[in-house]
Parts: sequence; C-alpha cells; structure tokens
Amino acid sequence: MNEADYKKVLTDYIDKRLNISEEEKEIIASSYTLKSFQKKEHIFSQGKPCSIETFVVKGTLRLYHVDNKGQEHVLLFAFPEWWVGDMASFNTGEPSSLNLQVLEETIALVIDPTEKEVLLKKVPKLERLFRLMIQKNLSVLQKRFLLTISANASYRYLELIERSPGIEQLVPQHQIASYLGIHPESLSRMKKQLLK
Amino acid sequence: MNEADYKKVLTDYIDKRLNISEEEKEIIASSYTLKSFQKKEHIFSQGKPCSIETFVVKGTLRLYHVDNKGQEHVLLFAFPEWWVGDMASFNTGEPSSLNLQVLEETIALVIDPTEKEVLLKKVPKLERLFRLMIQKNLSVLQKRFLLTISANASYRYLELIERSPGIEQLVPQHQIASYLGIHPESLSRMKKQLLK
DNA sequence: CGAAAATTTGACATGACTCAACTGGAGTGG
DNA sequence: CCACTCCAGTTGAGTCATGTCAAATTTTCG
Repeated sequence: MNEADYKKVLTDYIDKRLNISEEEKEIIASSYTLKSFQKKEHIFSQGKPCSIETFVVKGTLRLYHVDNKGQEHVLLFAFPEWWVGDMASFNTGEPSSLNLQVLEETIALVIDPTEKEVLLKKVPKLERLFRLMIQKNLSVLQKRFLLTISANASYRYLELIERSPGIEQLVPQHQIASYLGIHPESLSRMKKQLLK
Repeated sequence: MNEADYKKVLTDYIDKRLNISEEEKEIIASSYTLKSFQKKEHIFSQGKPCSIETFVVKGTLRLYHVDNKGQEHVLLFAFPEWWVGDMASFNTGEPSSLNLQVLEETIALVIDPTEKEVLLKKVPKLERLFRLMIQKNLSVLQKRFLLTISANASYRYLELIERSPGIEQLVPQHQIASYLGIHPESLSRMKKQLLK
C-alpha cells in the first residue's frame, strides 16, 4: 500500500459516516500526515502537551497514565480505524496526563491542533464527525466506568475477552491487568481460579 | 424570573463560548422548552429511550445507573449551566441505561432529538459547542476513572469535597457513597477514621 | 407524634494488594 | 550452542480496604 491508499482508508471511513465530495476528500487527505511508528515507541507522553491526534490505519497502541505512585493504568488499546489522542491537552495545550505507546508496528495519519482548526474551517461538516466520535468514546468510557465500580475483577476480565477476543495474543498479560485496574499477580491468580 | 429570563441564561452561556447573532439567539431560545421538575421526580429512566437533553438553569440533579444486582451508581451530580442526558440513547434511540432524578426543585431547558437535529441544521455552529461540551465531559470522566482505579476511597472522598465544597449539604451521604463507588456503611466508617 | 429512611456500629468475610521468592522463556554474547 | 541475563508470569504468606448482614440509633417528614 502507498500513501494514497492509506489516506483512502481515512476518507472512506469518513465518507461512510458523512457523505463527502471528492474535493472534500482531497482537502482531508492533504491535511493529514502519514507516519509510521516502531514497536515500543512513544507517540506522545505525559507531562508534555499532546499536539497530535492520530487515526490508526494499521497496528496496535496503548494509551495509559502513570499515577503518582508510579503505577501504570491502561485507558485503552487502540486498533485500526480508531482515533487516539489526549483531547484535553490537544485542545488547550496543557500538559498531557497520558502516554501513547506502540505495541505493534503502526501506521497512522496524524494532525496537529492548528492544522485541525484549518481543516475544520474548510470542511465544517467534520465538526459533526468529531462530535459523533467523541460521543461514542464517552459512551464507551461511561460503560466501562460503571462496570469497573459495579463488577469484580474476574467479571471484568471475562467481559474483556468476550468483547475483544484475541486480545490476549496481542497484548502482554500485565498490560491486561493494568487495563482491568488490578495487579498482574491478581490477574494470574484469578485466571487459575477461573480454570475450574 | 420569567421564561425569557431563563432562556437568556442559555443564550448567554452559548454566546460566551461561540459568539452568536441575535437572530441565532432567537432560534435557539425557541427550540428549547422550559420545564420545571419536582424533587424526587425522574426526568428519564433506565430501560426506556431517553428523548431528552437538558440544560439545567436552576436546581440539582443526579444521573445514576442501577446494575443487575440492584445497586445504584451515581455517575454525576448536575448543577446550573450543566448539560445532562444520555447521549447514547438520545442519539440512537436505544434504551437508556441511566436515570436522571431531581434532588432539588429544578428548572431546565429541554430538547428532543428531532428538534435538536433541526436546530443544528439551522445553526450549524452549535455542532462545535456540543463537541466542546462533550469533550469536556469526556476529559472529566477520564480523570475520574483514573482516580477511581488508582486511589482508595478516602482519597477520592477528600478529592470530591475539595472539588465540590458544600456537596455534603446538598446531597445525602448514601448518594455520595454511591458516587464514590463504595457502600454507605464504608463511607460512614471512613469519615469517622478521617476525624483523627 | 409516629413511621420510614438515613446513618452508625458491630462482627465477620473476602477480594485484591504487597513483598518476596521462584519458574520459565526469549534474546544476547561468548 | 551453551551460559547468562532479563523480563513476564506464577506462587506463597500475610495484610488491609471494603463488602456483607444484622441490629441499634438518629434524622426526616408527613
């Protein structure tokens, strides 16, 4: 696949949701920059402003936070056709509280806040796309939050592997523990328990 | 205050963030319906589609979910100048998983999905307002989620009363416990501990 | 005033954490 | 190709925060 093919993934994605003209497709395609990232690389990090919003074309990422005790907490794993960034930081310029790390070699389309403003001016319909996207993210997080405070860790674990089958092949176990909000030792013990 | 005054609260709120014309203010004001709600009343409930998005002008509300064990979990308390609804349900028509209940007599401006679509067609800039609003909500929830899985209940309690001083006068203690994700007995004991 | 609801207290159970030791596999360099 | 290291995962023992259930007390409100 070449650059144009990768950008077509994005414009197709948008077209499916919004119906955009050929001209708009070109504006969009030229507003985003194609980047590839190596395994373990950090695309942005906690403490610095996040001036990148990415649309994942290929690969796997994790978005996580390190708390003041030094514990990592995975907010999400990202896959192709996902938008990932730290919106709060991206929009305000304040330091990010999140880290975005590559788990599997990734190809993504990226944009910075200034370019995004320009793009939104040129193609205002995209406001709607981004609204719907964030709305989706919010519903998902809401659901996860409620699950986290209402169900125990084994229930959350089973829910995760049902919702994302194959995740255990893609992501090391201690990161799954971190996603579930528990320690690796606890997840290990829990899995043993579940085998009965 | 009369109806026009209440609607002015909304148009002022929007004007502060977007700069809208007098004409647009009128369109907005006429798209929303003024409603008042009594203490304990449910504005929408779990299991039924939520066809209401509210802008609180006066009063206090709580948005909560009841899980399959019958436990209530408070997602948020809402105060004047907040938007409250169940976006997932509002936009798709699927049954809501949330309940919105009045804690203190409330006056709010409400809109249904069809009216909102019409309004957004007439005043497309509002797409941006709603995007920013949801974005804010998402950042807040993200932060809360991370706090919930990284800090213990007493830390979360202290954070809450610092962030919302006076909340203990407005909201019964068992609902604060529910907001914190713990049981009322635990909160009671915790507070006793903290007095040292 | 009296009933119902909210809060507190007690006794005990349990899920998850902590810290430390051990195991096993993947990769590296001699 | 082996020895070595490093990291992920497992296991063990003890602790702690919070849950559970039941009873006592206080507050709220009709």
